[in-house]
Amino acid sequence: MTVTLADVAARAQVSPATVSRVLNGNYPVAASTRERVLKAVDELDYVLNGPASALAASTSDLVGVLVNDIADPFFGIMASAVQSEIVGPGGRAGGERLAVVCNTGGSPERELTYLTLLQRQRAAAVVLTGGAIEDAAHVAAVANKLRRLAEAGTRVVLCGRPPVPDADAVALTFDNRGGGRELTEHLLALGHRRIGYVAGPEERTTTRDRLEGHREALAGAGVTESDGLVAHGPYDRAAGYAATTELLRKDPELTAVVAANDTVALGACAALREAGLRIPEDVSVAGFDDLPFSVDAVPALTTVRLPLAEAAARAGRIAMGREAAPAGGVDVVRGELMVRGSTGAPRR
Amino acid sequence: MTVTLADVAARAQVSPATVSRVLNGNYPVAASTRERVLKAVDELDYVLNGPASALAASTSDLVGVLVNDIADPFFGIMASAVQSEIVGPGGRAGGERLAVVCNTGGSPERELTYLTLLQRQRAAAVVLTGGAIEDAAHVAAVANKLRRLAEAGTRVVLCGRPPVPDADAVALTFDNRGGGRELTEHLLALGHRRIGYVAGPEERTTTRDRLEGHREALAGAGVTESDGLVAHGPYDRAAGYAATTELLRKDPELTAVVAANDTVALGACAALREAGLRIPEDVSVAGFDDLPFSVDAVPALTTVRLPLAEAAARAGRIAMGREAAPAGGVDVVRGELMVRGSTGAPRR
DNA sequence: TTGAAAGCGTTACCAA
DNA sequence: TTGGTAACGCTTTCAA
Repeated sequence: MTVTLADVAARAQVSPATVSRVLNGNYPVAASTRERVLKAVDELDYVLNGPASALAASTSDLVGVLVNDIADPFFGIMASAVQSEIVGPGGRAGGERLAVVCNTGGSPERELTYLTLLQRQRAAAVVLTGGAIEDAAHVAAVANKLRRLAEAGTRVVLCGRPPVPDADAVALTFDNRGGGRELTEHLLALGHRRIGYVAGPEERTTTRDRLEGHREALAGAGVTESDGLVAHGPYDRAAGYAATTELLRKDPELTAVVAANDTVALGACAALREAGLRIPEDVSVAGFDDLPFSVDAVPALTTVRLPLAEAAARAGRIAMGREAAPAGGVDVVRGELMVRGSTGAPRR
Repeated sequence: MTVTLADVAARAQVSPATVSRVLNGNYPVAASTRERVLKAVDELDYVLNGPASALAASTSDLVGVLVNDIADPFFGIMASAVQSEIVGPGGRAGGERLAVVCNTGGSPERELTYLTLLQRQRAAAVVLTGGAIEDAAHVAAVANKLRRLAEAGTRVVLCGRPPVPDADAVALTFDNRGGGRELTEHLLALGHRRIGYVAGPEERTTTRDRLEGHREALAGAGVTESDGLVAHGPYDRAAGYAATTELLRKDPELTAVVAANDTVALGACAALREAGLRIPEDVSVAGFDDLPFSVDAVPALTTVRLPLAEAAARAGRIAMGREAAPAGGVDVVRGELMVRGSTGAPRR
């Protein structure tokens, strides 16, 4: 029925072992033999059996990429960058690895389920992206899973996610706190005092870190007018809309809104517009992250640009063993404040 | 070292066969035995070996999802919807299937490579999304691959992609031509005559179909002022920007721009703004697709809303065998014209 | 309802 | 440089 390696061997008049060696290119094979084998492969239209190969070699061509929300371009960019790094030369059998993008939806259970699934597949590497849940039990469970994965030979890389203690994982983390501080400091320098903050979901590291930066900036400037002007919600557009509406109710006089990420910022803008406020004439909006479309949505946006793609690409290279892990297993990636033309001082 | 099914069997004092049956839940096993086995699984922290399992059963838990650009939310939405349908009850061993999201980047070679990789993995199903390349050789190659996949027991579903002849694949296709026609008819009805068209990449089915609809509408209304006002480019923001700049050069008087998808529309808007034109006061913009953020980016946008998520979810269910295939193997999914408040007649 | 055992298609070790 | 051949860990007939 289906063509097997033995069929190829027979046709090429060599042993199965030789065919395997040709296909994997990891042992010396005479040029003439190789030719013959490849010809047979071609003629029979042979495709290697991945599971059999993975079983025998006890490792697979799969690389898992965990994302919180695949419909959010933030994670799309990261997944894309990781993927572009894991293909190409250096893999087994054809040099191709398959990225398995797993959508956790921000759910701790699904996160663990996917890690188990990847463990089951004997994945070559796993890249976890984005902020982590701060629940102690879950953190311990994840650490445990990652440890087992690493024990089984799976490389583990965290990208934009805090290090996991004792888990033999490499981490590239974003300087969320520093970015949050810069963003608010910028607004304060422009003269804003009533600044609403649309935070992400609670119990999320990114949420907490960015918010801490914001509060740090306010405290540093001795500004108290913005106290309490914080609303939490998921990292999606609807939440940004709802939170901003709530903030406007709390303080109709606010002159600026900081959004914990760009997707949320879009919802915030919609809410402001609907309230009859203009951006940035009436209210300035500042955001976080690196979505290519945010500049179209809000030409006046001030953002902290996170080098998502670059970081994710590095994560991919590290996962593939092509780049050295950072010293101490952790590297902090800094963002860059991007001030667009029209963001200015409060005008009302 | 690693725990195997035999270890579990030993601990539960049953045969490996029984453990397998418990885990797969596809054979009758006495309740007490099952208990004992599950207890052993738990105690040993056993995780099934996917490759071994796939080898023995000659099928895997993997479902491939091919997308043109994972950083484009269009595909993010589809991937997310497919994924949400393939997990849950009905799978093997724990009822979980793993989605493998493959980013082809619109490249025909990568598309074939990924199909081969999925074939190698003995994927349970493959879902191809988005427009297809119209090169005859490539179409034939894909058809051939899909045939082989189907022969090997892989379910093949096309979503938003034209049917492939003789390939034993089920197709859900969007009515791109009808949508394109409606969009332009709407603008014509408002009085627009000089309408620029920002098309997608050439040799792409979606590009051609949508453009055909546009031309049909123009021809139907006997409008010739827009002839030649078409610019091609990739489905990304930069291309939309470049194409619109070019169209403005060709006809500085145009009063409306139709963009072949939303991502492109964002670039078009940026170009218009930069040219000092207001939307929709000076130029109306119409788009295609269903990106949740487009409404924030361009509150005045008129679009044909494609039911992406719904269609993709259906594709997922069909791939899982939970929903019947459409009659004849093909179903046409219609879009819906969404006219936002402020899109109006030409004002210049 | 359970067990024994024959594969499943590769890989990798040991010889030649 | 090549061949022979045990694993690899599970599924699934066939018997009991």
